[in-house]
Formats: sequence, structure tokens, C-alpha cells
Amino acid sequence: MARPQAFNTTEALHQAMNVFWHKGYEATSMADLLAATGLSKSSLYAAFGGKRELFVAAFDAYREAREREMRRMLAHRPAREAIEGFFRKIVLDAGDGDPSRGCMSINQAVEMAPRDPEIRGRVLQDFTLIEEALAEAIARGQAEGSVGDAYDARHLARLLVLAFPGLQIMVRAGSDRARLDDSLNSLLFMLDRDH
Amino acid sequence: MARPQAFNTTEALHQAMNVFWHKGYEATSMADLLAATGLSKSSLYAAFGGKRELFVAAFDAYREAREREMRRMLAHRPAREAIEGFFRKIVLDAGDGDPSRGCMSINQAVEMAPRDPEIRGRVLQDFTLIEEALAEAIARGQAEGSVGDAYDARHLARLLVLAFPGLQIMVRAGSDRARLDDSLNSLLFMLDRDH
DNA sequence: GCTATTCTGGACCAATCGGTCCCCAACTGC
DNA sequence: GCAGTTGGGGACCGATTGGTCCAGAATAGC
Repeated sequence: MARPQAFNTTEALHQAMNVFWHKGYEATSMADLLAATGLSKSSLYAAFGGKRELFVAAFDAYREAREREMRRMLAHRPAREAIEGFFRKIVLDAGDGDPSRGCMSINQAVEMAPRDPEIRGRVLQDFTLIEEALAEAIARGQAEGSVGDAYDARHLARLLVLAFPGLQIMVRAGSDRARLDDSLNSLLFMLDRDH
Repeated sequence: MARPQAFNTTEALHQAMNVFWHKGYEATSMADLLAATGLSKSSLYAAFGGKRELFVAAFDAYREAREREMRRMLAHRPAREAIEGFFRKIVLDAGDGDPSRGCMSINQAVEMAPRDPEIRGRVLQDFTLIEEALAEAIARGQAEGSVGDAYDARHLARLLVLAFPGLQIMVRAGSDRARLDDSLNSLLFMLDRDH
């Protein structure tokens, strides 16, 4: 054993992830990734393989982080507030910091999923993951009375899962805040008790 | 005046549009466009300018065609059926023919809109276009009694506009038909009279 | 301090990118 | 049929793409 690695692998992965999140796969060049991570070409190739492998690793890191975050937010009580918080965070992230990134899974549903089965599988899995988590939260909310029970939980969950990419895409396309809030409120209204 | 153009310009534009629709902007090479249109390089450049100009022209052609189609479908009566038809067509297009294309405006909301103001403007305009058309159809449906009036038209329109990208993206990501239908039914249920 | 091993900067690669240009063929108007 | 003009095939361009490789620097174990 000799000469330890001079960079933090997970940190480099995180920075690569951010570039891919912003620019997507095709529009990101190795030069971009080198600049973002600060690594030299040989180091990056040695650590991650090629561009595609790096992308997949970055995507998986993203998905894991986001899933954890979703579960954390949806665990709050009452469930109605938890769900609202989950969706409000999407539009909050829009204004915060640099231009809109949206959700990387949604972005990849557009870019890679149609032609790359490996990515497609991950994207589809993310959809079911979100639906299950939301359905669970809604059921809990209905049991405790914070969410209206005019519609059954699965039904509402499907509606929210359908709206999720909608919000993410409006964010990424740069919709203004007022419009995002309007849409969001229309959506959350469905969770209310009466009607 | 001499030697007439040997190709149909709008036809070539249409074929270019299809490539861009499938692959997006970055992933489409000039070689792809040449192959799809059957033109030679000089002809294509003379007729449309560069790749970007061709893309914008193709995108505009797409948007115009789709807007016309939307208005035609939403004009049907009763309004409830018109709206249902509009959304059902999205999932019908999925199975029909080659792998999923989704909606080019939604795809571009992800790919180009964040970094290209000209495209962003068009995408945002498309969102309002759809919302207005839906709001109008919903109001008509409520007046004639085919759409429930538990929620006001603007409210419902926002919900549908939010769900529109959701469906398009599920289609593009290759969701199976059963899931698409489930989501669609959950959405359309919101239009019903009772509740 | 020596040696063995690992890491890293950057030269180098072929392929492909979008784009330009020239020259000949084709066609219209007379 | 001739003159004049325009269209189009394809050679060519520099820049950039993702990727390989090697020589030398750095460091651990002894």
C-alpha cells in the first residue's frame, strides 16, 4: 500500500451528481465533470469508470438521498402537514439558490429512460416508491382525521403521484412563484376533510 | 429563377421534428437529421439555417399542430367527454407505434428551458395555453352539467394542468398501460358530478 | 533511506460534433 | 438551345467529444 487517494470519493460523486442534475447526461461533458470535481482525468476514470458509470453512480446517490428525505418528511405528524410539507419543499427549492433543477428522476424520465432500460427501471421504481409512501401517509392521515376520507387513499395517492412530475417540471421550466403556489394549493385542497 | 427545390420543405421539417421529439436536442446529431430528412447538408443548412434554428422551427411546428389538436378535441360535447378524450389520447399514443415520445413541450421543459430563454418562453406559454383551454372546457361542462361543480373551474383546471406533465412523463418513461389507466381514472374521477 | 506501489497531470488518440464551401448538375426564361 | 441562376452532393474544416496511457511524483512499509 502506498500513496493514499488525494480526494474524497463520495464528495467527488456528489459534485458530479450536481452537474448531471443541472445539465442532464448528454449536455454534460467530461470537461464539466473534471472542473466540478477538481479531479484529473485519470483519477476520475480510475475511481468511477467512464462517463456513463459515473452517471449511474451519481443518479443512485441522488435517489437514495431523496428517498431518505421523502420518508423523513412524510413521517411528520399530522400526516396532512407532512404531505403538504413534502410538496411545498419542491417549490421552495425552486427559488433557493441557482436556476431550477427540478427532480433528477423526472428529468431522466425524459432524457434517458426512453432509450436506456437500466435508467428506465430506476425511474419507474421511483414512481412506485413515491406512490407507496404517499398512500401510506394518506391512509395514516385519514385514520387520524387530518386528511379527508371522501376519496380512498390509493386514489388520492395516484393523484398526487400524477401531480408530482407536474410540479417538478413547472419548477424546472422556471414558472413563477405565484403560479407554483396556486397549483400547489389547488392540489392540497384535495386533501381537505370536507367534500 | 432556376432549378426548383427538389424536396418539400414542410415535409422535411416534419421529419426533423419527429427526430427531435424522440431524441431531444442534444442527443440529435446533424447526421440523424440528414438521414431522417434525406437532404444533403447544404440543402438543410440553406433551408433552415443551423441545428438550433431547425430545432426552433420544428418545435414551433409541433406546438402549433398540438394546440390545434387540443382545441379540436376539447370542442366536443359534452365537455366532460371532451376532456376525458383529451387525456385518454395521451395514453393511447403511448402504445401506438414506436417507443414513447411523450409531449415535446414537456420534454423541452426539462432539457432546454432551464438554459434557453427562448425555449423557456414557449414552454411556459404552452402551460398557460393548456390551462386556459381546460378552464374554458370545464366551465362549459359545469354550465351544461356534465362536470361536477364541487370545485370551481379554475381550481380544477390547475389540477389537470398539473397532472398533464405527470401523464406525459409516465408515458415517456414507459409505464405500463394498466398503471397509466389507473392514474388517468383517478384524475378523471375529479370531474364527476357527485362529491 | 530504500523500495514497491499507487496516484495523478497531461499528452495523446480516433471519432464525431456542427458548420462552411466549392463545383457541377439541373432547370427556368428567353 | 443557350444563358443565367439556383440547388445539392460531398469534401473539408477546426473544435470538441469520451477515452487511453505513460511518465513521474508521492507515500507507506520496512
